[in-house]
Amino acid sequence: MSEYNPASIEPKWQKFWSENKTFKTDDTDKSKPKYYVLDMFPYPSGAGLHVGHPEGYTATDIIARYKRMNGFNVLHPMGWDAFGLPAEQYAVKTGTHPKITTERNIEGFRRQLQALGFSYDWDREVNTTDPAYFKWTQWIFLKLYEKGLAYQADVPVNWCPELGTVLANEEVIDGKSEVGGFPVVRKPMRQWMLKITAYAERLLNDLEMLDWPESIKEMQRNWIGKSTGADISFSLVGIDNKTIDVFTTRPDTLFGATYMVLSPEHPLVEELTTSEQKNEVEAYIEKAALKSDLDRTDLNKDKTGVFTGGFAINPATGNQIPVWVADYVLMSYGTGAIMAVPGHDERDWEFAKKFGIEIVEVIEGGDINAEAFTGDGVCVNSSNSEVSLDDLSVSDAKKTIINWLEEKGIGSGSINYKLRDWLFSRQRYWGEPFPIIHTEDGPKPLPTSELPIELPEVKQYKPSGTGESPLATIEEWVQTTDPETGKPARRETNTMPQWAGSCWYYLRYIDPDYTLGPVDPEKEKYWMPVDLYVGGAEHAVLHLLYARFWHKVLYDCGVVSTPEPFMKLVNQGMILGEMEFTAFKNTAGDYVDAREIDENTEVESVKLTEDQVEKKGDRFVLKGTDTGIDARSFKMSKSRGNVINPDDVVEKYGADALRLYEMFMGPLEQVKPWSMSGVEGVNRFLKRVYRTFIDDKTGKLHDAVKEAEPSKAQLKALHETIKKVSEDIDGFRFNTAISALMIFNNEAMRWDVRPVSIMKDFLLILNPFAPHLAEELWQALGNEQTMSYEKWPVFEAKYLVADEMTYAVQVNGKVRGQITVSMDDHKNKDVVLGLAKAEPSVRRYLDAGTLIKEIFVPGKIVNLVVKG
RNA sequence: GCCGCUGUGGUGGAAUUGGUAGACACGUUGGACUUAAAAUCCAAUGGAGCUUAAAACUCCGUGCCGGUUCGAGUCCGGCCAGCGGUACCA
Repeated sequence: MSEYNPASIEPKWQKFWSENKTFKTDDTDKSKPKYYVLDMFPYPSGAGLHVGHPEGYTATDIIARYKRMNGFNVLHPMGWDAFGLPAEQYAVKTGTHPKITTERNIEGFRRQLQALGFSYDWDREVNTTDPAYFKWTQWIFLKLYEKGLAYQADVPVNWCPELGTVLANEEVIDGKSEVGGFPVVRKPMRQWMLKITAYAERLLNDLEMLDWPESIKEMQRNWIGKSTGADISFSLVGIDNKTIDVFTTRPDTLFGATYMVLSPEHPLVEELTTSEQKNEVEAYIEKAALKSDLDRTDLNKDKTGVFTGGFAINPATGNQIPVWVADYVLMSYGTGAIMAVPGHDERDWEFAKKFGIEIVEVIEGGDINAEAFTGDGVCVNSSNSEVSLDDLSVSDAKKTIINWLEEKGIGSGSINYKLRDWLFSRQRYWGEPFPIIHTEDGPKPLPTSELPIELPEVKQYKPSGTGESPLATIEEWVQTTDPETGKPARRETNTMPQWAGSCWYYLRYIDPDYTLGPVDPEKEKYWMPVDLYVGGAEHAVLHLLYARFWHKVLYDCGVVSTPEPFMKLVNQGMILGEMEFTAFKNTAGDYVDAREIDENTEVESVKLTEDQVEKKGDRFVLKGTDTGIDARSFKMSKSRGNVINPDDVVEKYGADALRLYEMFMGPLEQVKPWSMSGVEGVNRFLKRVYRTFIDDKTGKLHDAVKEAEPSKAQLKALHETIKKVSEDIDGFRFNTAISALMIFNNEAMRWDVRPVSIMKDFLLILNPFAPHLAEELWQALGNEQTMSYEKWPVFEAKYLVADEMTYAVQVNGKVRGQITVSMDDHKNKDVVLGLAKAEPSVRRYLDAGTLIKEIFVPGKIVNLVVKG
């Protein structure tokens, strides 16, 4: 008795691949075309791998193995994004050095990944916390600094008292920290910034050359947020040498600007405020400063503001217009001041209504008494002695008014971006130190010969609490000397954010031991750009935008040869937990329909098993009742207790089954719920494949598998499968590729003779999906070498040709019968229609009415239109 | 609110350019093997109707309403629901 036993097969082949360095990438052979297939490297957490990781990793592994067999030189590496908050928080709690935690976690991750049989070149492993790695992260920072793209600024930052650190905008969700969900407040601090805004236009334009999902490109476009309009200067009443400068996308509505608004932080507020208004304005500003970002952008969009008492002059109308302070204008966008056109801007309209400010119509087409009109129309009430916009369309009016503004020297066409500069420092221990010292003359970059700047040992990892990092408490590290002048200096105590290391790791894989720069320029030219990059959609904007930014900077420095790093991007969809059924009981203990529950209803949730429920119409109900229940799957989380551990799956069903199931679940990009019985399903398939080759009574090769001339039907089955699997891998449709493999095996199992030539090709196309089993059976067929570099079978159309084909025959668009036509006649209209009309099941419909039209699509269908 | 994606059996999902909806799996039911179970194998399985039963047949069916077409899951218009992103960006 010998059954399919992944527990013995899989470690055997993992050992073989590792000992023989089967997947070591050869850099010297540049005759082959290259293919660089990259995974988003993981943060090695203490919790280990979850089933979401192997989803993308299996997809790329299939591609990597497929490309190798198709003659490509494949670069398929793996590494660790190992700086980050969790290790540091653990250190704060336990005193364990993050380095130790990180090493332990990496060990775990590596073991888990290797147990899944991924064909990584493990000799290229990188680790962002390795000084030999972050030396070059620091080196790249110096490049940024050199180019004037890194600067210090006092910026209101997201200060999280609980974490004792500052967070990036992206790490703040709904006014709370992404990690831990702690409250975040605004606090001005001296910070390192990266001038990503200088690259806004290129980051936007170059999206067009990328083969990325349109949705991701759109998200990046929205994030960059380009808008076209004009800058306009408004002179002030009683203050001669200053103006309020605004950015507007609607210069065409200038005649309708009836007031202005300054953000509470705007530098001109103080000067404009009259003594009568002083108390009120100061109180308002103080209140606004205390508000967190959450409060300021709260769902509650009720406008607040106060009049400064000051006036500006609308350059178009010459009217004096009041200047207000309101927190609906943000200091961080544009100039921090706006011209308000209540007739044609919803926010201004709302504000003007509330405070009784004049609303003027300057674009025809709406009812400005009822609401702001933001649509297209024709200008009205828009002329003075020098310029008239009346009767012009919005777009013509924009051009005309900008010309006028430029002539007068009080404005010009202008472009603005939502994208802000990147807040690049963190007050943490576990990150890359900045290669910067502070001297009497200000911040100064250290020479590259000093790199890497390593982290000192500290006694405690707690943030200093003042907002400075724990590094600030290590006097002997902070105190240093300027290597150039020998004068005393202080080290920068901030560290870089986790994004830094992940911004360029794909370059380091190309030559992880290179000592003369981040990457060997020769090898870079061969391997870049990354041909395929697979990862989660959660990195749609930030990681991918930051990495693109760094890459462009390196491109400008001549370090890399391509303007974009990642040519094709695929996002895998999240894997949810198993479907859960939940019923609800009210306080009296009676079941209530799920549809009747809103957030005010007090209910108790009751978990149900699958056999306690049934489907009624389009909803699920308690079996035998009419009580609707909730049926859905949830994101896996510890608290919900629905996390699937890949180790358990491997132990029970094997790595090949896990790989296969993750790919069989559905389209890669889609969100899909986990189902353990689905794993059993693919496991059964693998067992059947095993039995197709191996006689389970003897454990030897099955008698049916032998050298023999394949039949026509066998060749057809094989080549159909080769075609389908090849096309589906190319199109990332792994689920349907697996289905084709199943169909083939179901058929092959029934053959009394399974010719070796046929079965070999089947193993070759199975290999990318279930490599352990494929190698095992390949060996059982008498092969001694790994199959990883065998040539991928070529599909030949000649084997697919059938002798006859079946046409569906429709009457009035409904299928009423089928006819079989020989291949010789299948395009012969008379023959096909004759057979169709003679078919008894069709005949009846013809007899019942009059045939008025015959539709014949060769190779597809027959449709007869009958009337009466 | 705005932008994007997705709605197909009891479940996950298939279905080239519009051409036999439900491939492949899961689950369920029945059967075979077995002392029994597991494993394995075979068969049935969208819903409703008709029929003693079977075969055959009929009607309905891809979120909803309408349209184009000989023919629509697929194309067009209008909705609804779920998910993701974003949110006073001037």
